[in-house]
Amino acid sequence: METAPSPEKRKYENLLLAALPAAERARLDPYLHFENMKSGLSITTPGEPIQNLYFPFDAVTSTVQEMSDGSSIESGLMGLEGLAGVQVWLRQTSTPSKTFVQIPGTGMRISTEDFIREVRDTSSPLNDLIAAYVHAFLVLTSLTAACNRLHTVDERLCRWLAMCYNRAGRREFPLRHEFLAQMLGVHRPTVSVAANMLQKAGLIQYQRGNLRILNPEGLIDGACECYSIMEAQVTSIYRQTRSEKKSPSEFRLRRA
Amino acid sequence: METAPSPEKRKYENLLLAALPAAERARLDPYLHFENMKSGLSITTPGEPIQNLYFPFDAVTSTVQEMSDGSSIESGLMGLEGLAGVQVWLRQTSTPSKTFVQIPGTGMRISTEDFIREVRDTSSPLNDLIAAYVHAFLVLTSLTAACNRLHTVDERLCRWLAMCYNRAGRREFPLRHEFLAQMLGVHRPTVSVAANMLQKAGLIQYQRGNLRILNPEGLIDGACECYSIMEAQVTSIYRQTRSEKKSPSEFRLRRA
DNA sequence: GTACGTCGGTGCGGTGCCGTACAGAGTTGG
DNA sequence: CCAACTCTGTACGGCACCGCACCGACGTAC
Repeated sequence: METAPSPEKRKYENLLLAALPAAERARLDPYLHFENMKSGLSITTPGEPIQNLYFPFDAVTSTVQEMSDGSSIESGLMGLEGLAGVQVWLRQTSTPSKTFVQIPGTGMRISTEDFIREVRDTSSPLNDLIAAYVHAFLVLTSLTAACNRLHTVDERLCRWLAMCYNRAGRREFPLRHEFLAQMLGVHRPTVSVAANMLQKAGLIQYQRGNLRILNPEGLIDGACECYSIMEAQVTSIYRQTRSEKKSPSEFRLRRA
Repeated sequence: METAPSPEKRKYENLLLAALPAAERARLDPYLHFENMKSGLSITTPGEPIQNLYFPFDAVTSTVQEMSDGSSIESGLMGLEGLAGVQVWLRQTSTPSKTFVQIPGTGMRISTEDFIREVRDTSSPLNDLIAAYVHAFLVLTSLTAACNRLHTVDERLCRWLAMCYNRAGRREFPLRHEFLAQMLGVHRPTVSVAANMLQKAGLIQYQRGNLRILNPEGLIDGACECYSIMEAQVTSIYRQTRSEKKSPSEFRLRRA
């Protein structure tokens, strides 16, 4: 199997940025600002203009759909493999979905104006990478649509935790059942039962809002097939560039 | 309310193409081939290269996710408001999802090579429109992810039929319960019960694989809120261009 | 300490859909 | 006109999750 990367190495990497030629990365450097992405930081809000885009390092962001009756559910999540705020790249100033930081961490921020001027409306090689990522995100969202209907809460919980672990690059992060329920589109007690099962099986460990992943492989085993397809799609973006440059595939994928 | 467009007028229109300046539309004309899009025509197949893109007129296409156990579910549908095969625009040669013609009709075909050379890799104004449509399709797919989990089969059936009606531009088209079940991600008998309810309520009429929509407003009333958000997103693409050119908004939207 | 708020575990009746089976109604072909 | 097939309606036990309620464990403030 692959060896897990050291946390220090992972901490300051975004796969899109890492796949850029050094010269282009240097050109964009003045517009990229290192940021501590705190939990709950809003990236897109329905009806409001998108102010910044984010290249996450070890932060994880979620796109959720909220219904008028208060129920909500996640339709996509992204981390180091992507760019939060791709709607700007698609020539939009706002979007009806909500996107925010789910698991706190670090990342690079670029303002909408800088992004449009220096990336979107130029011939930056980053555009090709973003196009591929938008496609991967569309695939991920499509599969989420299927997964939400066809698979059980237990399977989806395993998939979700495994994918978060891959993106956060660490075993422990803050996470409440209430919050998980909103992501999975189920009620809180349903999550409690499912999470408790995983805890008893020795896969995870809970303690008042803090989750610790004990056995990532076990989670993958418990997840539905969607896990493999989603993660394979993401890694395929970076497969072409791997031979050209240093391997950026510290992105973990198991059982693909 | 709005008056329904005459079928003849609707029959040869795709909103993306209609929104183009006349000169650009004329420039692309040699590459666009009128086609009778028959039921089941495959547009994207997992693992295989995408050969053609389609601008539907009154045909409706579906993107579905298929699981290894044989179950399947739709993650997005598109018709006259979009372009089937946008993955090519996103620099992909293939995609893991399956896209095919759901309701037969007409449309314009363009080969992948022609599209890349004459649209994607040029500064055609069509690129801006497609970007906006890709965003709308992403929003639609995201909402489908939520809808599939949070809403009942009855609500989703109403939404689906109403959206198909908007795109097909006619009241009658071939449709079997078996097929609807695959779209909604439920079992066939579940669809039979739900469809029978709508029939008894006088909203639709079934006859051995042929569906006739009797009361579109009734379907919209029975649909979940997702209907309005999805359709509003699509019409918003064409709102900007409406003042500039002739109104292409024969796309029906009610209760938005 | 006591009081309070937050978070997680559990129980239980209700319901929506599953999974499967079967019957009837229409359609096609000899 | 009968046989075979396709499509739709219906029935029923089972299960996953809902919806709600309650309790206990832990953390924090005073």
